[in-house]
Amino acid sequence: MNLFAHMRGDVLAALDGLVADGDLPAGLDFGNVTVEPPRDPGHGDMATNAAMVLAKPAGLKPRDIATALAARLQGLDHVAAAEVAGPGFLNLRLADGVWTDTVTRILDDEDYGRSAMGQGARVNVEYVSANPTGPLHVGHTRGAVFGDALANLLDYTGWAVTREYYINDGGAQVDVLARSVYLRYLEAHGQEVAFADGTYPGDYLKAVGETLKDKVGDAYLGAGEDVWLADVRDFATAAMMELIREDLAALGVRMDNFYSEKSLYGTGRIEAALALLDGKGLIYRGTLEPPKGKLPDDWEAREQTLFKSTAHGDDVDRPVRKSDGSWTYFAPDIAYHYDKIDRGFDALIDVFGADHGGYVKRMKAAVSALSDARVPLDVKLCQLVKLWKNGEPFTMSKRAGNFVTLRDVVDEVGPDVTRFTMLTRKNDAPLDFDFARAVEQSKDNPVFYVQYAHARIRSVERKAEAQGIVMSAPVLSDPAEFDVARKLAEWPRLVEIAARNHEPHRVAFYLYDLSSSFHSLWNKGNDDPSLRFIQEGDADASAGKLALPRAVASVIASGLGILGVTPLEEMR
RNA sequence: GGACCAUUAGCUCAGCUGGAUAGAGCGCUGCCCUCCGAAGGCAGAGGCCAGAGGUUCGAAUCCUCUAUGGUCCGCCA
Repeated sequence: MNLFAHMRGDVLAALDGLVADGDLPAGLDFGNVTVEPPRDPGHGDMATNAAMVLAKPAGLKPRDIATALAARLQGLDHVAAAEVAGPGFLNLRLADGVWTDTVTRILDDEDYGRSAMGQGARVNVEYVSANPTGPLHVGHTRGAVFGDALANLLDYTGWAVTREYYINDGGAQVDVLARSVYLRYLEAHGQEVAFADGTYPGDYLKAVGETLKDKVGDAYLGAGEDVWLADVRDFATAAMMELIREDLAALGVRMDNFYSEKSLYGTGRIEAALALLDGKGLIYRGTLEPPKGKLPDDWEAREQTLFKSTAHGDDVDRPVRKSDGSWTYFAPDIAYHYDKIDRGFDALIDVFGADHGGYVKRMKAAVSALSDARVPLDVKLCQLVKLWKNGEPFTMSKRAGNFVTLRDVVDEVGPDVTRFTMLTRKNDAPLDFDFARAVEQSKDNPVFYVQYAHARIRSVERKAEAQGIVMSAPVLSDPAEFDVARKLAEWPRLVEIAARNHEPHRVAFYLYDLSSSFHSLWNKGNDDPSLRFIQEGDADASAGKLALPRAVASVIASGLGILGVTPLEEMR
């Protein structure tokens, strides 16, 4: 139950009452009326802008509306005060019992914060989708963490979520992979090999070459590509996907579905998707204008088969067939998204890396065209991750084969720290990931700070248990205790905002805030022993004090659950 | 030449479908442990929200232009 949504209902009911009594004209649109926490807590617990947004359409002064509204709201049991302020804000202070009840509700309902907002609608979240040519690197890691947390968040808010990975196993890069593995295969047979430009020299293919040798013996030695390429491609792709699954597992990411690009070829599905677009008059033969500015050296105008993506918001039309008649990468991608639509998803989300920014508009155009604008596609771009260690930047170079992998990061700091840290920035901002900072035990490190709060609470609970104290209904009295309870009351609202905007980082920041409130209360206990959760020699008083920290731990655990992070029982 | 993203305190960043005196951490200055874990907490200093116009009761937030930085830009995926 979202306390703010509840109060908004009260406000709307009061407005209806004003209309019924003729204090407000009928037919007003209340859609813009909000109930929010005021920026300054001194203004109260909640504030509504109702009087200001209605003043103009009602032809009345904001303060007059606010005053009339205040009179009605003051009659409610759970409203302690309603004051008109500023240009026409109505500040509401809630009765103490509201906050106590909030704590009670959290204790009674471990799903406190869960929302039915999604109404069971089906959403497909596609993320990672790295080429099956090697282990995942840090860039993929961010996408994996983001996509997974977003999927969790949507699940938490009532969506039916499918987590999906699109395997790019249909293009030229898997041929390159196959040739690279073939070289390792030759190497396994004792031959000297040289890795030319355009092959993958990474060590991770050595084992694959060995395994290939074990499987086929010397059958491919001295043979041409026509003999081995197709088989080695399948073999190598399967091996890479196995590697990638293990990488994802190390990070705690589990996909519901792996969807193969190759499965689209030779089945008529690409043709079907493009035929659908053709039927809408969106496919044509044509020649694109050369790009403005500096031209590629080998530019020459060629006729291609184009998708009229400009009809759905793109800047230029996009080729779906190369000049030699084969598909571009875009064509199977269109078919893939058509397949998602066909599977009945109500909404699609793609999580891409920053280097795919130029791809967003055409993908949205395709989905819009294919679904007649019925199915929304949101594309979330994760900006680059910059790694730091000992004050020096780490560099990545996939070509050289010495890039920093997901495993490097997870092995260094663990999956929990990796996940939380990567969610301490919004997806469209670049992220500095400092290995030293990530494992530092100080409030400078948000992971630690939140975990510390949880561990402190668990420490208290262990102590209470040892003393035979059993938690009872919450007893709140000090302002610092109410501050924490207010923060807890914001959780359901925060979750809905984060989910609506597809921004899981908001959860991480909220947990930091909540932890801050908690640490603050804890420290007040240093000066004022009556605020400690365990009251020495007074089991009854302790019992009533233990409810609040339990509620905090519960919400922290829920939030960390969304982020995919395990709450700690104690700090080492 | 174009597209997308960013620009908020000395540094790193939050900021809710537009709300009141713009927040946090680090750093800086001072405080708080005979006390459930001080791995914390409290207080102070520090801002033309890149700039200029516009929209309106009201703009860090929406629109336009400019500047700076990042990512990308036919037959690569």
